[in-house]
Amino acid sequence: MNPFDAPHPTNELKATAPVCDRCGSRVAGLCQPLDIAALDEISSESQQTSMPAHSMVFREGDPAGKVFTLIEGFAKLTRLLPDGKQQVVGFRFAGDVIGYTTLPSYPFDAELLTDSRLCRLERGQLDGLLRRYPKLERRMLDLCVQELTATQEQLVTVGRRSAEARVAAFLLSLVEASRRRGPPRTVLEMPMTRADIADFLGLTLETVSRSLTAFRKRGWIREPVHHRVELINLPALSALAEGTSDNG
Amino acid sequence: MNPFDAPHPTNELKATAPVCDRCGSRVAGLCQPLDIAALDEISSESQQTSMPAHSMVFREGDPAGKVFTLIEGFAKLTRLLPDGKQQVVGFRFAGDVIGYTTLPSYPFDAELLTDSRLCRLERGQLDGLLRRYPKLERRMLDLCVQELTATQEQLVTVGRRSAEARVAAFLLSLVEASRRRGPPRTVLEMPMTRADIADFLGLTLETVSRSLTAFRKRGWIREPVHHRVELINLPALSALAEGTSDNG
DNA sequence: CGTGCGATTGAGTTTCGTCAATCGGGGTGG
DNA sequence: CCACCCCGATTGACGAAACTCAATCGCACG
Repeated sequence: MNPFDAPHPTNELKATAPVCDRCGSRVAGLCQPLDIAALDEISSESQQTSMPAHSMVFREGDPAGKVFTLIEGFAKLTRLLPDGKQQVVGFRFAGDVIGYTTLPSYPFDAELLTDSRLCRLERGQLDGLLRRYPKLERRMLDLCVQELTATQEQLVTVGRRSAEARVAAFLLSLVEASRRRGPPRTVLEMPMTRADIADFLGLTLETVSRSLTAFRKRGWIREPVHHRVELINLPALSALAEGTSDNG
Repeated sequence: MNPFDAPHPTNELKATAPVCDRCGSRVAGLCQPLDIAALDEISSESQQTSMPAHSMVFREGDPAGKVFTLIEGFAKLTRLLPDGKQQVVGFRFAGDVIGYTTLPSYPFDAELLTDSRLCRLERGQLDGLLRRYPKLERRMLDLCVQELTATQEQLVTVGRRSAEARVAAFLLSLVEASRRRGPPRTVLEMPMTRADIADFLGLTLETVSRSLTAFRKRGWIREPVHHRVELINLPALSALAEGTSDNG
């Protein structure tokens, strides 16, 4: 299977989204613009591995010698502050590329939130591929721009929104990430802890907990089981996320 | 003059930093990895323009048809929130590229803070150059990764630091930006208003003002004239920026 | 000299962080 | 199989940091 694309799709996914004809994967991954020869080359040079929840894919400061694609599972990317607190700079989902940078070392930790499958490619081999397949370099640039835009979006969320608005925006971003991976669902995987969410949103875990409790009491969300959330009233959450505290 | 690089350096700058032998510009710009032929091509396809302070280089949502390099001056990049507030996603300085994106439209406003000189290149022409000069595409990717890393840094600042720590971090980022443009100075241009700084840091303008006043009273900074700041006690500012509120 | 905008300063309020106690569920060991 | 334990989540009380509203200052510009 070609390693640089998204999780193995179920049959109904195949029917509803454009797939890479080589490996049946979704377009979110890296190999979407490549031809058969390039796919073969990537396949032969990369390795697939499974890793358990809570393992570190790499750490901030490690030499950036490998590039990963998350085939299945969830990951968080974090930076450590001098005082020991952490800032989550992003979450990653099946199909996302992790750890590609032009810097000599990774600028953040990557930790798995769930048991996951990953594909691993040597940075040197990727650079070779980039030289041989210009479309792939263009693809990397596209992914980088997307990520930059998303991070700027997150800056707006953290900088200008009230606590509840941030939590609402986070829930909506889960919907968006889920949509990238398949047909829209209202019940979503949410494998991150309250502390993870808080570190992502620039809040404390208590404030996140209170916000989610408030949403639950208003009937906007349900949490049928641990690490799973059902969004019942999307319009209300959207309205709250748009406004800064009182309204929209 | 080659358009895609930094401001015309004074003689002492030429002596202290690597320059593009074609146009005497600094490495911060785009053309650093290019050969003579490519430089000629870029020069012939781009135009230099001057624009007054407070003019909009482009607006969020405009079709992203042009790419700019700030030759001289200062700019802010902002996103508008639904409720009318703005978030400054970054400031740009002489030598920086503005407005390159693979998206169909610009994801933010770009407004000049001072009278500025810009070089303008059609997006289509840049894409052609990217195809003909692979090194240039690699350079774009490098710039994008740098910007992404800086934005993540900013996310940490906004998400986890106290008001004074954010303002201190902002002042230090001005030092860093100045260093990119020439030899280190302690008196820096700071053409942004308190409101601009506040919108960058996720604070109110009053809080920014109070923080700067506090720094002034402690003798850490001076503001000899409007829009200029002298950093007297860099270690103190650094220590404050590192810690989250009380210490380090 | 007057006007206007940006900056400063003050007073009161709100939101969110802090500290602390308790809950609850899943896993483990007796 | 059951009880205990541990970790994550919840809830409450309190305090502090930053926001809001408002008045004033001061410099640049007309």
